[in-house]
Amino acid sequence: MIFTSSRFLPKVFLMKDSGAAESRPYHHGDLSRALVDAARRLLEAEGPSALSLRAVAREAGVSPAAPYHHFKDKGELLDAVAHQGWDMLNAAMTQARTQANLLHEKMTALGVAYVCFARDHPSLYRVMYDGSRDKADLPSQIQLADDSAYCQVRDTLIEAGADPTDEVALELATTAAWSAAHGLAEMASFKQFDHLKTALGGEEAFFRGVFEHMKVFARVEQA
Amino acid sequence: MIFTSSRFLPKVFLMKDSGAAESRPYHHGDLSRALVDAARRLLEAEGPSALSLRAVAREAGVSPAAPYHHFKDKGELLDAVAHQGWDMLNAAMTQARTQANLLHEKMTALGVAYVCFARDHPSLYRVMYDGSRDKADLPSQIQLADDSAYCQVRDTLIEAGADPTDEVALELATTAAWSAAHGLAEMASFKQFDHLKTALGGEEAFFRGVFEHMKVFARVEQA
DNA sequence: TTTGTTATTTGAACAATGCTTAGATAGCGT
DNA sequence: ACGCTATCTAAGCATTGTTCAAATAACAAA
Repeated sequence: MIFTSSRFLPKVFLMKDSGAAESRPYHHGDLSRALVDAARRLLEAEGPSALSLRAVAREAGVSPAAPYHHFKDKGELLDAVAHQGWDMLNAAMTQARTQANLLHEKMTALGVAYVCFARDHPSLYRVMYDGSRDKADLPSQIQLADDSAYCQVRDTLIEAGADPTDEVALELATTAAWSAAHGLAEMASFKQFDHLKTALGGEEAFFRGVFEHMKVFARVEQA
Repeated sequence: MIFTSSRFLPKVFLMKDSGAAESRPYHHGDLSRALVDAARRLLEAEGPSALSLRAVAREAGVSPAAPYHHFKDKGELLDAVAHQGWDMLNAAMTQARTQANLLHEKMTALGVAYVCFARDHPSLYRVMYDGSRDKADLPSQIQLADDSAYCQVRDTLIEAGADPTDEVALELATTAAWSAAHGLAEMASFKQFDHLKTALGGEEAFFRGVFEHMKVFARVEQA
């Protein structure tokens, strides 16, 4: 086994850039994953507009046609990237829920965590929704998984006193919370709000302030 | 003037498709406008993904290079399209505000009108925000014009009892309303809400229901 | 009417993209 | 050692955004 010729080892074990000696079953070894990683890297470095299939292939060190053996088309690659994003969002929301301890602020804390995630991963957040919107279909992780962000919100609402038996009201409330958070997430990066952020002493204070004013749709007394 | 040869008339007056005899100063005559119209037409017929500069030029009947004498690049054309969109949205909000007469429902009525606009012009709505997001800058029409949708919302809040002197709170509340409406506008088209819409007897009832649950971020009593 | 200047439009070209196809190569079971 | 299949590459196609030189139309001045 000393003078092992390359003839008897997968080429991948001889590649200079391979790094860790993971299981590399085929030519490149887990190219799917490498492509998604490359896409994520490109996304953070250059933004969504630079995310072409060819650029991803280039970043992963393969030919432009290679990805087509792992993803039907560009959309499917982006779906895989988005999938990671939703997982990350679910995790962030779970953490936020356990950390917030004042009940009357738990919903706001969840909302702030959501908006912070979007702020910290703006390109990823965009890919997550672009893929869903084109199909008019949110990923199944959102509604099915027990630890999904959606369930975190719903369960928090129940904790805060919502009637668990009124299915419709509960879904409406969860949708309201989700819409509010998503809306603010998309608005928050506009320059127009810079002065409000400084006036309130920070971005998160601004987020909190906006959430606390969501009651504007409540009924008011007739004049 | 009877046997006027084409030599003495701008070609545009002889074009079969010219239709109304407007002022047609140059070769094509107001190609800027024609291009924006063509883009709007394409947008409604084929959706945002079909909106290429070349397709717009094709639709307008000019060469692929022609638009570049009226718009710096594709983005500037889309900005012009978005501009029309914001004008339409402002108009829709103005109308909604005058039509709603029950004070305690005015904010909800405004929100529903906003979401209905997004539902009725989904591609246009997308172009409106895509252009803004890339520049992190909402169009000036939103904040500066006196009849802007933003001002409609802010003034309605004052009507409903908001303190006009507390500038920060007023802006926070307006932002909250806007974020909620935008968020719902983007969520409303997901299949996942179909059963809620039918359960509530219609799309607009669903919108109203969501807005009325925006109070979920209000403080609750500690357990 | 002629002339010259400028605004507008075209045609051809370039690089980049998503995707397909045919062919090469590597891995693996027999 | 053989063959099958998964994987990858090379080359090509149609389309896109954009630029540039050349053609044309409008218009103002002579």
